[in-house]
Amino acid sequence: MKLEEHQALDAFGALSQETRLKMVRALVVAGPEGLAAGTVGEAVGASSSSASFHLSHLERAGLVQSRREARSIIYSANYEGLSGLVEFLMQDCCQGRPEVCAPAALTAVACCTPAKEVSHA
Amino acid sequence: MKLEEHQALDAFGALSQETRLKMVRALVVAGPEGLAAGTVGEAVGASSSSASFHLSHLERAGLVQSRREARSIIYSANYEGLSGLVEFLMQDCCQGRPEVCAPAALTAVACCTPAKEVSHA
DNA sequence: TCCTCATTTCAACGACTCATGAGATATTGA
DNA sequence: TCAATATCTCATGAGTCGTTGAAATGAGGA
Repeated sequence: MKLEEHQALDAFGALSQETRLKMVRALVVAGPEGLAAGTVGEAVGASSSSASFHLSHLERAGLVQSRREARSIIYSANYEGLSGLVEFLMQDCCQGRPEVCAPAALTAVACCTPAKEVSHA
Repeated sequence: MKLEEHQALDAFGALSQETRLKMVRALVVAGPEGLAAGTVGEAVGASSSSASFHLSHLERAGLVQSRREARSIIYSANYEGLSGLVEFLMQDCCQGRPEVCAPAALTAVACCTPAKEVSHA
């Protein structure tokens, strides 16, 4: 997913807040099944209304997504949005200068070693 | 360079503002020689005091660096800081989930193809 | 030294962000 | 329908952010 500049700005803004960064982390770790809003709030030490506020913020920014499941709203990481942000950062920064991407590429290879075939948009 | 959480928060905050994101872009394109503060300001359409404000912000966040050269202050991209941020994002997001890193890795490979030997910290 | 250029610093103002707590809404089960 | 649970919405207030223009600082040249 290629991000527009304003989407990247929103995403950076969303990640620039401690509670929200922790929420994203918790949701990435939780995987596609995700976590109920209340569980995310507990995990990061936020009140229910604060959790709701930050989760909506993250959803607007395209970093998480939600679905209703019985009484709960389940939030999960939006991997497309997250990888789109990484790509935005690298493409933006790579323009003629591989100094940024090269170390990042090594990190990517190191942590995603089980080479998975992915079609590149 | 491995970023602490608070450093990543600062960096995301710095990039979540249109003027500053454009400044980083301009400086990355400009390369290691960098650009004078006034030139950066012109490039992004900011007044001199606004440019100074945002450039200091970026420098505090570790995304750019400055040096004096005659009458001008020359700003340049801090490639270490930028790649550190990409790595933070990927390591944070990769925890057990390569969905984020895999597409990003392809981007990195695609744009940094002239394989450069880099020692990985 | 005096003048000019380049940049930073400062104060003031409006706009936005975040936490809080009360109340509203939606879903389920009895 | 009523009660309980889970979440969201809203208003308030404190604090932070970004812009502006004026004044201060620092470097180089006459």
